Amino acid sequence: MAEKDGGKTAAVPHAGMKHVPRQAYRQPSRQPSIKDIARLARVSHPTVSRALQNSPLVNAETAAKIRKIAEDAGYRASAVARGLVTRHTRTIGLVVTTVSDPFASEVACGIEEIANDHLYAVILANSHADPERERRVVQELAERRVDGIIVTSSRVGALYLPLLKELQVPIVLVNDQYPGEFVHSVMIANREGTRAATEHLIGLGHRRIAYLGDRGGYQSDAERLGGYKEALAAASIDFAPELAAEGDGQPEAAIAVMDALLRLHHPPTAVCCYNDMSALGAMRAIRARGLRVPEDVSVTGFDDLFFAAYLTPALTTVRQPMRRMGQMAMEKLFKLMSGLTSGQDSVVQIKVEAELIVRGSTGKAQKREQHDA
Amino acid sequence: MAEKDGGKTAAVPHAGMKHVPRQAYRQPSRQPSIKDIARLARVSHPTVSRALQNSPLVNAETAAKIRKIAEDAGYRASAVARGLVTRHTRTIGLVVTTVSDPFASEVACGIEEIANDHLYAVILANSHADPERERRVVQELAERRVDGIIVTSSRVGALYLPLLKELQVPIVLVNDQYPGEFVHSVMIANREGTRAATEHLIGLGHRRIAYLGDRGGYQSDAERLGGYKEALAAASIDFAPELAAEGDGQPEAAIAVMDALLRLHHPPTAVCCYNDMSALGAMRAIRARGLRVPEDVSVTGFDDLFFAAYLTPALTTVRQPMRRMGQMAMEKLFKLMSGLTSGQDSVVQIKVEAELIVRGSTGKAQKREQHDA
DNA sequence: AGGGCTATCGTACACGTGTGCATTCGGAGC
DNA sequence: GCTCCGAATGCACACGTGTACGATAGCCCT
Repeated sequence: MAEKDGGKTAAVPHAGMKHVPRQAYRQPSRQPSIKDIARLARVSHPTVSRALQNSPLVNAETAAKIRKIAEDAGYRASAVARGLVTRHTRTIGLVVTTVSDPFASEVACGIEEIANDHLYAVILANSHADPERERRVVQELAERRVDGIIVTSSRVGALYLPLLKELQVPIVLVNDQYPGEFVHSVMIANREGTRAATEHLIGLGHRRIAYLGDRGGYQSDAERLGGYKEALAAASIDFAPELAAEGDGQPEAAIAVMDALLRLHHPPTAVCCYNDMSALGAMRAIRARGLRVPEDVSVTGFDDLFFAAYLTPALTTVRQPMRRMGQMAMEKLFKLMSGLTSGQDSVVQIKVEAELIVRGSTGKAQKREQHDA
Repeated sequence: MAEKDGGKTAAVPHAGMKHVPRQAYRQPSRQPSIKDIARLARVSHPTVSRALQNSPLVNAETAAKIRKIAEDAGYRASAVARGLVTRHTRTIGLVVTTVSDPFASEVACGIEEIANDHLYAVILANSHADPERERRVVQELAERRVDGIIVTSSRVGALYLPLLKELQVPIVLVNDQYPGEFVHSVMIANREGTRAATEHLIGLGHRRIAYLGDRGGYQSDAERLGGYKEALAAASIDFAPELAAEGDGQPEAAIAVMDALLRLHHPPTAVCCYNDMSALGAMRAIRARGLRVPEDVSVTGFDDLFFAAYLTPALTTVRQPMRRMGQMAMEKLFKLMSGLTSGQDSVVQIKVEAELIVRGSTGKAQKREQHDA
């Protein structure tokens, strides 16, 4: 019924119906389009479009009728078609080294939360810390016409300077600001964080304090090492190069590195780790040599991942509000996407405060070690 | 130059150029389209389209020339426009409770890996274990015309039966198969897993063994509890209802629940936890009461999250190959998307073997406890 | 009565790409 | 020389939605 009458009264765009029985038997149950709804409602498709957008240009009753029909037909607007004409997809790209990294997944969670509130979708892309792959996934995101991109913990921050111009897409970096550049970023106060951790250790009487870093070449590692050195200098403790070792940010590598540190003629009584994952390995290596945490060696981490509070002893660490940082990055990206794209008016780099959380993995230095230094 | 000549020789679709100075000054540096390349190469845009697809229909030299020009112009095909005409977006939706959950992020990692290999993008959506929100994000994914959907650890598996028909999109569930239905899924052998863990505890002489579950209402919890009971029955140990407690799969709740178990007149000497996160809390509660793991109470987990091996003592647990399960789910989804959508020919439910990993958190039952039972 | 305004709706595009079909051209075969 | 065929290319659509503009009808005002 609706079909027959509709065909008569509604608009018939392909007026020159020559011979083709087009759509006579279309593929089984295609998703209904705006035109299908228009036919059912005996109006033109622009009217349907407007009705579904709650435009004041359509009669209220007509709009209600159309919405009812669309509802019944199970109509779902195609974001693809809409994106084509509106030139924005309500989609952002998120590039992480790997989501299985707890830090990245927490940040991702914060990002997704805010994005979802604004009906934006998040496309997830892992770079696996491979610059080549990172470049590829960003190109891929560009093809998909994402409205913005967030990158966390990239080693190739410099990559984004040219890309920013080429892609014409706002980009926000998390924990990877490229020094002195105008790329927007959200980052933790690395220097202040490890400085606080190191000062805490010094306050407990430690003098031989090691730094267990990440050889990945991240800027955050350089900054955290810097904070460590600052604290030493402030306490007039000489920086001992043999106490600055490098892992890869994962527990396994940290075990080997920590073990080597403990084998030194003059081993450290405390270790300040680049992150919690490294601290995990460090604690294990300490115990493997029959030593105790914190009685023999104190340990600090960085991040305050969820498990830090549940270790025995619980880990003293520098907290990063990871989820909040994700939210902030997303909020910043929204501002950039809202048109004030120049960014000259808004803060380019947001520095988030780091908070030292003292738990059980740090304790007073043994007396013999104290007068030893 | 190119502009003038191009305008003359190339196709001019808007032949009826009346008065509008359309595109005279278009918005600053729009992304070049296939038509822009066509103008530059003095060919029609279909030829450009074919050339970029390496179609044999275009002359090799012409194709090479076109590709060169496209390259130089920084041309990037619009996946949006392509998706509109080809009716598939090379995009899949991934619904998780939250990515910050280590289990989910590992699975996501496996999924992304395989998807990326096939140049598919993954849209991430968190349901936060809220059925209403879950329903909403799935609708959202449908609007975006994803080619497939993967859902992990949903409590509302039943939701997907009608949705499957309504959305016309293949769906794969991970660890949430709905019993007796034809929804495709990848799941771990829950029953066999906890059964092995419980048998291990029994083998160590334990008789008072608690089960610390998840009241979330997941099917996996029911199955794991079932495995636990099976093992007890096989050893002729009566199931004690007061030893079956329920947390929420997170450490914090597990602390309270474990504490209550230890306060029982007849406390357990071992606890079989629903997952590693619960085990984390359980171990903490045990220590908080001045007891030791495993000397006083043995603990087992489920999942084998990355930190399990780094706890002290290291956690005995049932390993789930999480990343592999993500890969399998994605591979299955690819099969479904390849057209053999009926699924009658392929295995509907894939059951992955669980492996017991024995570490330090489980030990022999104390003698007094042994003859106590 | 006529003009103008408003509310409402339809027409004609546009977005960027893919593809069936027609067209052109050159060469081969008779 | 004509036909036939294949290679190469252009034309005309289609995908589903949004929007500027024009058209119509009803109303008010002079």
